Amino acid sequence: MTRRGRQTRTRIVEATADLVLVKGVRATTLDDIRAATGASRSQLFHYFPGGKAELVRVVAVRQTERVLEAQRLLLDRLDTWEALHRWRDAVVAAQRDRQCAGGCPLGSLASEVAEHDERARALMDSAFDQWQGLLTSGLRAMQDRGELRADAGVEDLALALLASLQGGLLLAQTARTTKPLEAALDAALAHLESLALRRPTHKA
Amino acid sequence: MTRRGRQTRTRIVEATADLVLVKGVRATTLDDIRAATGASRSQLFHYFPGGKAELVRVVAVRQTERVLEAQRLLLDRLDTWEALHRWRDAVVAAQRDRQCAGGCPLGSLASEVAEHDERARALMDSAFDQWQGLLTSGLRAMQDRGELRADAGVEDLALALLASLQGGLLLAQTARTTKPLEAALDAALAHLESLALRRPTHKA
DNA sequence: TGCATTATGGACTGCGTAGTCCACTACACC
DNA sequence: GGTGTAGTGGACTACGCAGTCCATAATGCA
Repeated sequence: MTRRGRQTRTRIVEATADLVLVKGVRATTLDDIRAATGASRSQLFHYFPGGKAELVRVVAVRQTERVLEAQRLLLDRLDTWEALHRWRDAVVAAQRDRQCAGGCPLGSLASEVAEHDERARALMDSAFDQWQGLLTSGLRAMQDRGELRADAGVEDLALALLASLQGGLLLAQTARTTKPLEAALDAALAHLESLALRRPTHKA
Repeated sequence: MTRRGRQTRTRIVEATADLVLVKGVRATTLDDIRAATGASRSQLFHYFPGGKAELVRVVAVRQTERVLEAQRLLLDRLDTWEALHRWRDAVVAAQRDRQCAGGCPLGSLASEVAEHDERARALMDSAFDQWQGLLTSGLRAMQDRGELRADAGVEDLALALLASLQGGLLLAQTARTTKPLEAALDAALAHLESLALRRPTHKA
């Protein structure tokens, strides 16, 4: 594959990721992608011989990279209670900016794909697994520094935190308010803080 | 509408609800419904002049009734810690029985419909609202009996619990394991118990 | 420069699916 | 028992969309 080919392929993947983010997998047609990229029909099948299904799987991987990258920025040095609360605020603000449309980029994708494409489902499973890992290592860092009880199961806590986020986003998407998201994250963080060794200092 | 008409209409709604539960909205075609009910094409449009979209909305209402009814049975007398844990176990068991396929009947529906049909979105919003109300009144009963701190915001707690459930189910559906669901619910219940006045007696 | 390989354009096909139409049947009510 | 309204059957239409094909253009390489 030549330089130009790689560029075209990349352009297709990025544009499709954007479209899927906004419209969902089902509602994103090959014609939409054509319109957004200027690519022709045959190019789509040239670069993704498996057709739309293959393209969707590549987009799933790309979308995972995007989200984890953004999370990494937010979660970098996630080893303080302040950082956790900043993360909470950032997630809520991001959802508000989108007018609560679309839910979680990965969650919506997973939900749309899980029962329909086994390979894509596995990719989303891996995506959540990596996300959980990101959260886990942050909590473990806090544990190592003595801010979290040593007997706290950080992996399960990270999983629960991720679930609260996903559920909160789904309810927020449905209600078109960030309120459920805030309630979910606040409860999850409160639970974490109840496992703190020293009481968090930044709160009342 | 005569007795026979009502029967046919009911048959269509019930069968479609079953199909949507298993296959999702998108994958359920009018031909599927025809096959499942023996109804003819024109009957579908006779009873639901708005076509598939209208039928889906009626099914959303029906599905909400079904879930809330089942929840009511599980949550009846949800005023003890034991009842909460029985509820947790029942939800996990139900998901395991389904091989973790399909997520939450209401959550999946909401996710599939929220960005595509405003009226259906509003129905699902109302569904979650009712569900939250069910959980809230249980928690409030516990509060009234002095088992939960009086300053606990039961409505937010109920919302957070619902979010944990939804997120846990989504992750379980994606991972094909009940583990995320268990982690999510256990963390949510642990948080509630940290707000108990007297320590729950049924646990260690 | 010439040949092979890769990239691109766009017409064409086929299919699944929602929705329409009209003829026919059964039932309720007078 | 006749008449009208509700119920039923199924062929037919329209259309959006995935996927195929082949011709042409650009690019890399010797």
